[in-house]
Amino acid sequence: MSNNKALPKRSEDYSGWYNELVKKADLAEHSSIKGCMVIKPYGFTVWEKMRDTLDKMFKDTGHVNAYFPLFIPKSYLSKEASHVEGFAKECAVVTHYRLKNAPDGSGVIVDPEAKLEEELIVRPTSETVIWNTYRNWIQSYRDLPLLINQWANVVRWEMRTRLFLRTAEFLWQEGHTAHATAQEAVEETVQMLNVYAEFAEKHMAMPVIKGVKTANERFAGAVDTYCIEALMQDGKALQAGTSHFLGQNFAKAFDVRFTTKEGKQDLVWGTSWGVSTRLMGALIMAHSDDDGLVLPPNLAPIQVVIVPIYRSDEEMNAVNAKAAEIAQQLRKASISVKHDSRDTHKPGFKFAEWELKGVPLRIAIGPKDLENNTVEVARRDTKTKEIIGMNSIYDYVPKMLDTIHDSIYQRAKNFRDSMITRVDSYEEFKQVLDTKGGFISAHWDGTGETEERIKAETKATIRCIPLDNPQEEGKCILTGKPSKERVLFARAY
RNA sequence: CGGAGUGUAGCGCAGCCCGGUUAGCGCGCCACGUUCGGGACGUGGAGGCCGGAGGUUCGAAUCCUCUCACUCCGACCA
Repeated sequence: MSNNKALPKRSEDYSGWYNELVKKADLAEHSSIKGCMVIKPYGFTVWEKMRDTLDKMFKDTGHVNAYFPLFIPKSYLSKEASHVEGFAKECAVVTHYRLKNAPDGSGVIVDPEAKLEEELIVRPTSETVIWNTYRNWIQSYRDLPLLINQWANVVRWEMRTRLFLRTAEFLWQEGHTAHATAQEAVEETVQMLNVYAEFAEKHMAMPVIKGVKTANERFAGAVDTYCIEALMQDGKALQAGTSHFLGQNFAKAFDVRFTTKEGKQDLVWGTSWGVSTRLMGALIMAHSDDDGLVLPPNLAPIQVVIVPIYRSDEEMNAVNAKAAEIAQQLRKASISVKHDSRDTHKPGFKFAEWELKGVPLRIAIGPKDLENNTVEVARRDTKTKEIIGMNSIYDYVPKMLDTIHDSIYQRAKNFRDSMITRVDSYEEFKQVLDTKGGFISAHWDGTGETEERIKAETKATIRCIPLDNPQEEGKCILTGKPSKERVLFARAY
């Protein structure tokens, strides 16, 4: 850990606060490789919890896991025209398969003899390699639907990266499903969007808006892109997950056909959906404060930390014995507990460290508590403390963890709701964007040109057209042309 | 790819303009003692090819040339 004890203040240097927090809370750090991060054990544990929870949700909705190759032949990528166009600018390309000693002894060089016949792309996403495989797996309507997910790493050679939010290599899951009908594929797309939204709200305690992307913001190769959009504390939006209805685009590109019940040949309908380690960034920014991380109980590697307080060895032994007993009892209730019995750090140091790392609940036990049969319980989210009877811990802790979840969710939701502003003129739009930020609900004439112009002039993009959007007559804030509904604009990560 | 920075101890930095004993400081680390209910203190100690290569010079962390890397701000994007 670095020496500066305090983080930058969010109000003074939001992005400095974020970067320092990620590093100081031991979540991740920059590696020596440009744009790539090392996810440290504490951060990886959070990701594992996300992964395990999502994995179960996928399986509960009928999906199975599989694994497809890291390398994609260049020719595959170019089969779907808009897909390759979308990803071409950020591909890592493998051109050779061997190194050799440099003739001048200066080290190793790429062996020019070992040039690949066809270059391999390090996958930026796996639609192409997967649909190429699906061609062989699907012959009949009886083979459908095919509901497959993979957990993988992907590479997108971004010009500019940020820990968790945008790294050159990232971890994610990508679901790829194949269906006999368009309707079924759309239902799958929406179902998975709902899975993501449920995960965000129930596990990350992060409210999200479900919506559809405009044509400009659509995934390369999709017919429709659905998304969940979250709002960060600095008023910028973050796309937290996407679910795509691919139509028959990839089936067409890879010639994936099936025989229908009626004996006719038809192209398969597809979906794909994904969330990535970017969710870690969302999680960090959704709840944390100037003292450090605030983790939702469902994803916290440590839900309860017990800090013993003592002076003499006798006190230490007595207090630690009690702490160990409490830890054991709580673990029986499936609560993840850390009994911080390190004799090398003082309580105050431990308090600060576990706050920085976002542990939702802290129990402190000292000689006074042993005497009074009490413990001190402190909430990370509100920084409030109370003294409770030793015997009520086992009721108290699980309930309080639920309370903390609800409380941070509600706080985030209140903030998010307060940051949705309705505007009816372009002037007002620009003013809100610069002074307040957040989502702006405004009328738009539905054209890509208008969207582009607004983006060029204000850096705001249409985050989504909310799913349950009320229909309402109005005029486009830029062109004044008629509009049937409001859409959500924001500056985004 | 444009702009701005930074590479000196594990981390954060000073020193560089104006070349000159043994390269400093804070944190961290190690030892011992006192401490321990909100980031303890004292004493002692360990730790450096000053990003790399070349040059100028009696002498380079410092000046010159070249290079490599990373960070931040833009354009691009999950």
